[in-house]
Amino acid sequence: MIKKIKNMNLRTIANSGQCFRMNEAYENVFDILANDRYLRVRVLSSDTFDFDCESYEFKFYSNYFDLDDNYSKYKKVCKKNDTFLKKCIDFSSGLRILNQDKFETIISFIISQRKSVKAIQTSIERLCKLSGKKIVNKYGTFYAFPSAKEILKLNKTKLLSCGMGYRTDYILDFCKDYAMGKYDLESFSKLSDDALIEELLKIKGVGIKVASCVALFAYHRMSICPVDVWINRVLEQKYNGKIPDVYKKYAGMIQQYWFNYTRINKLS
DNA sequence: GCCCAGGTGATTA
DNA sequence: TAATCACCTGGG
Repeated sequence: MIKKIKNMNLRTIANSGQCFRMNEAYENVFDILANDRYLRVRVLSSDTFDFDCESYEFKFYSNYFDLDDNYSKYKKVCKKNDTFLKKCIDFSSGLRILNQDKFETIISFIISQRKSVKAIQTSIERLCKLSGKKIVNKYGTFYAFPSAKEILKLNKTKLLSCGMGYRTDYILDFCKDYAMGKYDLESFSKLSDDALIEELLKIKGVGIKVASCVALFAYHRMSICPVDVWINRVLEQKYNGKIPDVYKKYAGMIQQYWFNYTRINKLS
């Protein structure tokens, strides 16, 4: 089905480091794995997309791509004299914050610590191939992100073969607890930002950076700003070490603009 | 072959 | 509370 959508650039989103299973199969054609679904999207023009799915499925993707939100409001937050942020926003036109699956996001970002984006993708793909449900369609063979129970069916040696290294025990512990019902991830949606972070930090292997990523990318807390080495450099070199007050309301979104720009262009 | 990667938990003072 | 350190392993 053909859809007109403003402010959405799939290539920018796929490379933004917020998700790890969105792949440009060939120019302007994307394979998108989310939850237990596969979607093929063709980009026909900057604001026209062909989603290969039925309208009842599109409801899911409308939420996934956050289509009800108008992203021009985030760009307007930029201070007039902040030429650096303006440059980042212009560079990252079409960047959106996805609404990703909570379990998948937690596992993915536990894996992400001290890994490059490329290495994270490799590791997650191996995990999906080993334990996720097989999805076969006219575009190829793909693998859904596994459930906790599916991950637990793997022995430790197999999990280690996904290249997770010391994170393997974190994953196993979390999956065991989650499968036993220790964490009601849906109910966390009701919590305040601070309480949500506090709950996420109880998971072993989840520190403040990963908790912030989960809060932003799976709970859509737009004011939570994950601070990593890149953002630290930005804050120190451009903003005297702290986030300007006017940016705090949408700090998560602003952070994505900074991150997306600096990771590719370095600081300049 | 070397160095670092979108960090975290444990230990120490 | 803050500083220091080890940690698996794949990419550049």
